[in-house]
Amino acid sequence: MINRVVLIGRMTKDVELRYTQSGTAVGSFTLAVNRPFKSSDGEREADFINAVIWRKPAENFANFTGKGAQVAIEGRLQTRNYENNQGQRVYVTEVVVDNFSLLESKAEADRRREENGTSQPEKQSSAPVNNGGVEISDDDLTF
Amino acid sequence: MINRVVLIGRMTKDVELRYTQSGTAVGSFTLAVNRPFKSSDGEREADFINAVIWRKPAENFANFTGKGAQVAIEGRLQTRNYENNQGQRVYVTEVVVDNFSLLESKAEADRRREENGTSQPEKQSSAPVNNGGVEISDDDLTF
Amino acid sequence: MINRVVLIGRMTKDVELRYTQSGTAVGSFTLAVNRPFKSSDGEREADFINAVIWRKPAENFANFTGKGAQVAIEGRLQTRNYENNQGQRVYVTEVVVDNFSLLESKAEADRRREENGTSQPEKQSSAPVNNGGVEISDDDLTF
Amino acid sequence: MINRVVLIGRMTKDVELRYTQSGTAVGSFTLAVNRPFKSSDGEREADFINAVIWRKPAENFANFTGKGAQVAIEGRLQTRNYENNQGQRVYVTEVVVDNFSLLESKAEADRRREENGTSQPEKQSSAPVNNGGVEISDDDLTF
DNA sequence: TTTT
DNA sequence: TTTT
Repeated sequence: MINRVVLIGRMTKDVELRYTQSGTAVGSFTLAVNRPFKSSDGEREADFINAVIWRKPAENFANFTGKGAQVAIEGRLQTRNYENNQGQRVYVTEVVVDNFSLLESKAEADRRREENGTSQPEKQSSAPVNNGGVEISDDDLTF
Repeated sequence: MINRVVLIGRMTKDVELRYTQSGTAVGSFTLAVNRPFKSSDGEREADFINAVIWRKPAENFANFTGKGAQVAIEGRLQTRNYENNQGQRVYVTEVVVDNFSLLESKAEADRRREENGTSQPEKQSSAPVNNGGVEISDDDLTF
Repeated sequence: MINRVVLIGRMTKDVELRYTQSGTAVGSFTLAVNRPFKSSDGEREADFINAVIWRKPAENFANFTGKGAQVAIEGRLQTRNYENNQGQRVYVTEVVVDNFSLLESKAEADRRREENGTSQPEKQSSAPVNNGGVEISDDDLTF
Repeated sequence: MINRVVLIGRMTKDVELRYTQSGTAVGSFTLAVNRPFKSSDGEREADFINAVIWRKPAENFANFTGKGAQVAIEGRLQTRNYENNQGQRVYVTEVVVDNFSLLESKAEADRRREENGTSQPEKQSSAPVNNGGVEISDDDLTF
């Protein structure tokens, strides 16, 4: 079956890089993809697409991109679900990345933000990613 | 920004066709997209991608496809969120379809299922689509 | 860099399956992709896209599809050029396939054509593919 | 039928902007798309994809991009053929662009090249595009 | 729960 | 809360 996604957008944060018990790297991030059209009112004007990337490419990606940087990603759409704290089933649709292209380095993005005096240098967040409280198992190694 | 999705899969149900107050047609459906690889254990082997289609194409699509039929769709990824009954924010990622290709007609799919004696003829469900209890407004007319 | 193509079309012929000196399988074929719009006059209404597929998938593809069958292919665009008999440079753009989906088996396509009484059963062509008279070398193994 | 291409690459030249008899703008250009892998020897490491863009977007595209600039394009593959001066049929495969994203402005690309002292400022070429000596007619208005 |  |  054909299942293909191509996106260009900006990283909403640095990549959250984690490791499965068996040591496999997995990165999670969200891409803000601006819509081509202006919304009449105070409508949202970007889509926020979640993505994951596995293994060595995850580490490269995490090292060379970061918050605000423009990137292109390619992959397939994946759905999964888990039970949250309130015992409710949460459905997730995300891109499993199998190719990416850095259109701006982490350094460039940082420099650009600095010049614009827009925001303070982002310190690496230590907050855990919300993945539904489930340990990452190698069974999730779907790519 | 580039935002493109191409999928081939099977309709999990008939299209849910509805109309905004101003009379614009909008169809919702879910595509089961089989994964290329076998899962080790009892893992899921398909992704279930939600999609919407607007206006005249929505009516054509609803008329000529249906549960079990194989289709190809093309579009862009869109995210939105709403508050559910328990006051919790629900995040949705779906494909806004701008092109489709019927790889099997509704009739063919029905005939195939009949021959396989697999399931009883599907009566059109009258159950409302769960869209978070929100009326569809023309502001949602994003394509 | 991102370089991605997704096509659905029909095989104009059976796959031409060949082998490099070192025994690597390579299949060539052309897909007729119908255009969505009707042309005013006697204009062409399909695009004829050349494609190649390598190794084991080439053999599978050759075995399970054939002239007239509907297929979906995914891959990247590649350009190359060679000198023809008249000493002129010929430029070729083709898809290097890395994923495909059979939407109709060879048997189904044959049966459909038989029922339509459209054309005589196709005997496997033994005509060489025109690839500019150049031996296929392993250097062409670009995927 | 599905027919979709997404590419990121660099403009090999400025856009060649021309007009049909009836005044429709059409731009032609070639994108150099770098391959992800290194070739063993002196092999080519980029694909050179031809593309056309029509009407108002053609004029915007021509104005805001230029030689060396990085761009993303989206569209469909089209094939056509014409007879050249020596009476030989020439086959062309190109992308008909229906969406693009400028990843670098013409000014940025120029500045970058200047800083690198790589090449002299490019004067707008007045050389005709080789389209087989055929006048562009509105019948070519396929998008 | 967000990027420029 | 799913298709073949």
